[in-house]
Amino acid sequence: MKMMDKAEKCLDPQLWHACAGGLVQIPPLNSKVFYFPQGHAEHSNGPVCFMASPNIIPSFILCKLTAVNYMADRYTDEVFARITLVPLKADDFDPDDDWPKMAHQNHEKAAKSSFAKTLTQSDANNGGGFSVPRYCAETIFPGLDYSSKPPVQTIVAKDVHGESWKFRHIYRGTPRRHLLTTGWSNFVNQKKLMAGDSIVFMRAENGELCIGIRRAKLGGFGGGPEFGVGQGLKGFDDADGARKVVPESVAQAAALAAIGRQFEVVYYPRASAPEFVVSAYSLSHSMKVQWSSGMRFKMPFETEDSSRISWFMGTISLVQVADPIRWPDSPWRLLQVAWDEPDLLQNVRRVSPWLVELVPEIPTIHPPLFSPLRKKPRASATTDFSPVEQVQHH
Amino acid sequence: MKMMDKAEKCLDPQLWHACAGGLVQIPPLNSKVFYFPQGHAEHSNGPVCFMASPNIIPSFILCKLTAVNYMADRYTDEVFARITLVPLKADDFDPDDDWPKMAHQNHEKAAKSSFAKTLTQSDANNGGGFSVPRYCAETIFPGLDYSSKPPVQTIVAKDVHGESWKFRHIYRGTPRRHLLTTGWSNFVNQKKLMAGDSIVFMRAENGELCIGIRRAKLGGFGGGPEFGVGQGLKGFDDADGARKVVPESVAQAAALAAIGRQFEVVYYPRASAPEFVVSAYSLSHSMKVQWSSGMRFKMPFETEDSSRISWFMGTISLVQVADPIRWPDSPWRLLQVAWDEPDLLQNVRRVSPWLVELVPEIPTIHPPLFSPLRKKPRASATTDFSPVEQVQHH
DNA sequence: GTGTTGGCGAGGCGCCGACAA
DNA sequence: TTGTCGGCGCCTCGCCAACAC
Repeated sequence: MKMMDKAEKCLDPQLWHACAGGLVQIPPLNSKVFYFPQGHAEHSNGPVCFMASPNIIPSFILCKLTAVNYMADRYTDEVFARITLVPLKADDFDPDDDWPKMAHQNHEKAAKSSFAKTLTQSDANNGGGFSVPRYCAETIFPGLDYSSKPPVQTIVAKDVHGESWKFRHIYRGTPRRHLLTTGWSNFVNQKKLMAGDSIVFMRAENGELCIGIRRAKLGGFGGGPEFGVGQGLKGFDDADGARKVVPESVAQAAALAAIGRQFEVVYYPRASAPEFVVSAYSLSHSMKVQWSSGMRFKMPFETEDSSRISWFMGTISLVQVADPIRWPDSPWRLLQVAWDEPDLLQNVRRVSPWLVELVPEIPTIHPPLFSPLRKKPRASATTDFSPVEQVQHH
Repeated sequence: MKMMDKAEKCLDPQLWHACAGGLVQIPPLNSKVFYFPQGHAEHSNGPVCFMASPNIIPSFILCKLTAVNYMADRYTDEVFARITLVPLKADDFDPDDDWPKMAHQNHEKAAKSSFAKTLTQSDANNGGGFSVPRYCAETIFPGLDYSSKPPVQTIVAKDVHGESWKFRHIYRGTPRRHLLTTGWSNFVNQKKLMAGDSIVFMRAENGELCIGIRRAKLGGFGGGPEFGVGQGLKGFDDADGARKVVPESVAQAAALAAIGRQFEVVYYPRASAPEFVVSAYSLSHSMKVQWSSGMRFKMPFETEDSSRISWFMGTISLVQVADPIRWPDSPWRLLQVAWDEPDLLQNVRRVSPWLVELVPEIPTIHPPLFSPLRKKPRASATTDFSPVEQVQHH
């Protein structure tokens, strides 16, 4: 095994994006990015020992993104990316460079040919059945012969590891509805699914049906440095979550980056921790703004069913370096913010400039006439960063 | 969680030793040891990137062993030790120091009050029962009231995490035998036990019954650098084994050791990889020998049931540094050897001097009149190092 | 003394339509 | 349209003595 780890199979990028969520974008191959050791450390599960003494690790390092492996955790099916970066000289970047084209294809394709559903109690606990929303059955699943009574078929779906799962798909009951019966319970048990987790069905370009998992976010790891830590992944031993990004690998990546050697990082898009590999264009663009307190901004998030993108609104309360001791020149989490709906993101006090978008400064009305969201969204207490997803109840 | 990792509960050292096997000894607290980055790297699951350039990491580093945490993997129950080391100056060790006293207590106590059995097919697969060897039932288990018919009791055993498991212990059948029925099947499933794995029952000093696990060795990780790699842990996804000691933590330990700062290592005694933290006395003692080809030696191993220690015999074929490029002055695996029974340890070509014991040179007789072992032992194809254990069939 | 087998009993898993939101 | 519930059939899990070595 060990030696083979590097040879782990890559995932269909489309399925990867369907599982990661609509707001997750990996910068294109060979594009320029900034690597933030500070953010990498937040992505890890414990205190990082940056050994260099005196500290010679810059707060951000310009790199070329030379490779991306789209992968999935063997236990939890959670998607992650292994990204290879080659440090560049700081003056290799021209802030006026164009935004790199392309990419976003897998992204959009994934959104169109996939469907996500959050498991109900009945889906997860009771007699082993899964209630298939009509839209999913009719647009994602293979066509069902409605002339037989009852209409039944066996559907086969491949998970993120390429393993096939069989389900009996039946259309029955009064009123009629689509159900997965035989096979579903086994899947729930094997994958240790719980009510609140989501599953993603996707039709791949070759016509195969795929099935992915989005674990419910119960905090995840990588909470802001000042806000304590998450609770681990429900249904799995905490140790599992804890091993995802070990502090030593952050220290090694930072050390290699600092001396200009190629290095690799692992990024879990659904870990509620912000991306620490940031498109150079996006960063430099955001730093052209003269950030100051009082500015109004919005931050995108995705609704649970991936059907639309909504926005959190807020006001900048303070522009201040997050860690003046170690990274005095870092834009990481530069903005201290106040949210319009503070109960939803109470753990998020600071965000990085490139995550938000300025909005025209309209004098606030108290109380506001319109909530920016039609339904009052509920976010888990530890939801942290963009992209975030709303936990929405039906 | 994350932050709490360091606070993981420690194990009863006696149970730890019962699970680790009779030949595993951790050097005493505050004793002097040598740390081998080379051996640490073998203990890891992938290629280690020792960053220092040029390479300033010595092949072995004198340290004081300042702390040991006896621990167990949350998933597999496999025992491991987290050892804290503080580098010393090389001249802080006097080769004529006495062998440190004490220790070995947990060791011997564990051997006396514990019993190990390798699971048969029937124990692991069939109708949920476990056949308890009479000796185990009579000396380790609580006393059974034989006057009732049938004699039954509920026994409670704590696993390495302190979790209690209940079993129905019954004495029945013709001929009479001790069995564990209700509760056993659940235990097998939860712990993912398979035929070939061993369980250890131990009576702790406070009278509590404990139950530990020794997974069957199907190679494990850390095979010799030149002999390919193991197959991972049966019944668990390979990723689990692969995460035990990540290369980055080896790199970090070696880097800290090289600059004289305290560091921690994790050691899995049952990983079929040799100890890389070696008692300084033991090492210096072994290096007083003028090793040369042709010398006869023996290496201890433990029989599967832990009841006795046996020896592998062999002849030194060559005395040669294992890695002349990186560690030209290292005694690690200095001895290239030929075994008397080469089929048993065919993967072990090189051993370190402190693992073996010279034996008086008796002219070899071909064919030998006596096998050094009464029964011909069978060892797994990838059994690697001392201490090793013999897979013995009843 | 203990590993393996087949019998057989009971309990829980999983399929179902009836509701209701 | 779809989440939840109670009913109930079946099948697998697990207890057991009979054998075998």
